[in-house]
Amino acid sequence: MSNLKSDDNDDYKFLRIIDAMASINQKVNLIGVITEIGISKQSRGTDCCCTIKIVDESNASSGISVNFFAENFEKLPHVESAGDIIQLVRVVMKSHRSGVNVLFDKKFSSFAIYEGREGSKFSPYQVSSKFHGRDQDKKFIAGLRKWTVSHRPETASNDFLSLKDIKQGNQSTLICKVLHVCEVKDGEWLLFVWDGTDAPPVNIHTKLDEEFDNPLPLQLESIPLSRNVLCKFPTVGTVLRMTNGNCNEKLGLHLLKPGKWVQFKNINFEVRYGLWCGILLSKSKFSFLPDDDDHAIHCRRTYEEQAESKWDRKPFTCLPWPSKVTDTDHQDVPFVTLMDVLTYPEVIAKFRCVVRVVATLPGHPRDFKAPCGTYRIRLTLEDPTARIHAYIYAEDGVKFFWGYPSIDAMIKKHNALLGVEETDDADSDEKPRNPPWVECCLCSYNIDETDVWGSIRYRIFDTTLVG
DNA sequence: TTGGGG
Repeated sequence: MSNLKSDDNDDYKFLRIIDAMASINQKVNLIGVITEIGISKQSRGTDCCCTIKIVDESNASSGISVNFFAENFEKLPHVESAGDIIQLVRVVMKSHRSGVNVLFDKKFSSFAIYEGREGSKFSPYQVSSKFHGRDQDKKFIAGLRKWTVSHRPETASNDFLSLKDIKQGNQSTLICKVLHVCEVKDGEWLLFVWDGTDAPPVNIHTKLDEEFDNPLPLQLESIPLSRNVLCKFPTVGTVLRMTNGNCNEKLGLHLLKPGKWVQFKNINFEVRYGLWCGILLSKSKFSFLPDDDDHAIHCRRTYEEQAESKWDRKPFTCLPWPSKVTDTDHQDVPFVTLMDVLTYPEVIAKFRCVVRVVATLPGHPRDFKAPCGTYRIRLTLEDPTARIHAYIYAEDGVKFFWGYPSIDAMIKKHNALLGVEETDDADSDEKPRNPPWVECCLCSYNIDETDVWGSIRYRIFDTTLVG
C-alpha cells in the first residue's frame, strides 16, 4: 500500500471519490465540485467546524461530506458559490454509521478553493495554511470545470419553497436573496431575505384592548433598520426576517454576504406577532448559488415585471381586487406598496395602497374621539412588504366614518375593517382577527423641521369605511 | 477533542 509510505509521488495523485471511499483511514487527495456548504459553527470542543459536500464524475449525485475543523471561523473554507472547486490534500477517509466521509485534519491537511466557472483563473481564491500549489493542479481544475458544463451538479434543490408558499413548522428549503445581515446580540443574528414573492397574510392574535400597553410591533427587530438600509430593499415582495435566536450553537452567519442568492436547507418558519420569521437550526445548511442560477434569474425577472407594471402593486393574495370594506377617491391613482411609501425620496407625498388594518389604537370605537370631540385614531397597517402606523385625524375621520355614527354602527364598521368575527359572546376580542385587504389613501409629512426624516408621519385621507 | 444521513 503505497499510501502508508511517505511517498512524495502520492501528492500528485487525486483519487476519484468512489475510489477514496474504499480507502478508509487513509490519507488521500481529492478534488471536487462543492454542492452544499454547512453553516460554520462552534464545535463542542475548542474549534469551529463546518461540513461541505463535494461531487465528482465518479459520484455525481450523492457526493461525499467533508468535515473541517479550525481554531477560528476565518480558517474554515469560505465558499463563494456552490459549483466552485475545492482541492483537498492529505485528508483522511473516515467510516461512520452514516457512511464514509472525509476529515480535514488541521495538523496535516490543506485545501484550496477555485471558482467553478469554465474560463476563470487558475489561482485559488482561498488557500489554507500548508497549501502548496503546483502546475499540475491546473489540468485537474480545467477538467472538472469542463465536466460541470455538461453535468451541472445539482446545487439548487428542486424541492424548495417560495415565500408565497411558506407554512408554519415543517422543515423546508428556501431559495432567496440575502438583503441584509446584522448581529442583534452576541452571537444572535438577524438575516433579511427576499425572493420577490409575497408571504401569505396570517391571523392576528393580539388583544385590541392591550394595544396601548403592548402594541403590535411594526417589525421583529427591536431597533428598526435605518432608512438608508431600507432604501436599498426591493419595494415589491416580502422581506423575511430569519433568526438563529433559538439555536444554542454559535453559528458563523457573518459569512452570509448581502446580495448573494442562497439556498437554505432545513429551516423552519414561525409566525411572531403576525409576522413571518425564518428559524435557523443547528442542522440548517446554506449554499450560495451562482448568480446565473436558473431560479435566481426567474425571481429577478418576475420582480422586474412587477416593478415595471405600475398598476399591479397589489398583494399576491389580493385577487382580483381589494374588499369593498373601504372606498377611496382618486381611483385613477395606481397602488404602491408600503415599502414604496417607506422609501419614497420625499417627505411630503401622497399614496394609494392596498393594506390590512391589523390593529387600532384605541382598541375600542368608544374611545376614537379625543376629549375635544374630534377623531384621533392610530391604525397599524400592513402589506406583504412592511407595517406602518397611520393616523386618522379630525376631518379625515369624519370622511372615514361617514360623520359620527352610533356606537353600535361604529363597532360593526370596526369589526369589518379588522376582520373580527361577529359573535354573540362578549369575548370577540379573544378571537384571532383576519383583516381583509382594503384600499386607502395615505399622505406623509414631518412634524419636526429639525429632524425631517426622523419625524415622518403617515395619515389616512380621502378614504371611507363602507363597512 | 470536536462532527458526520434521511
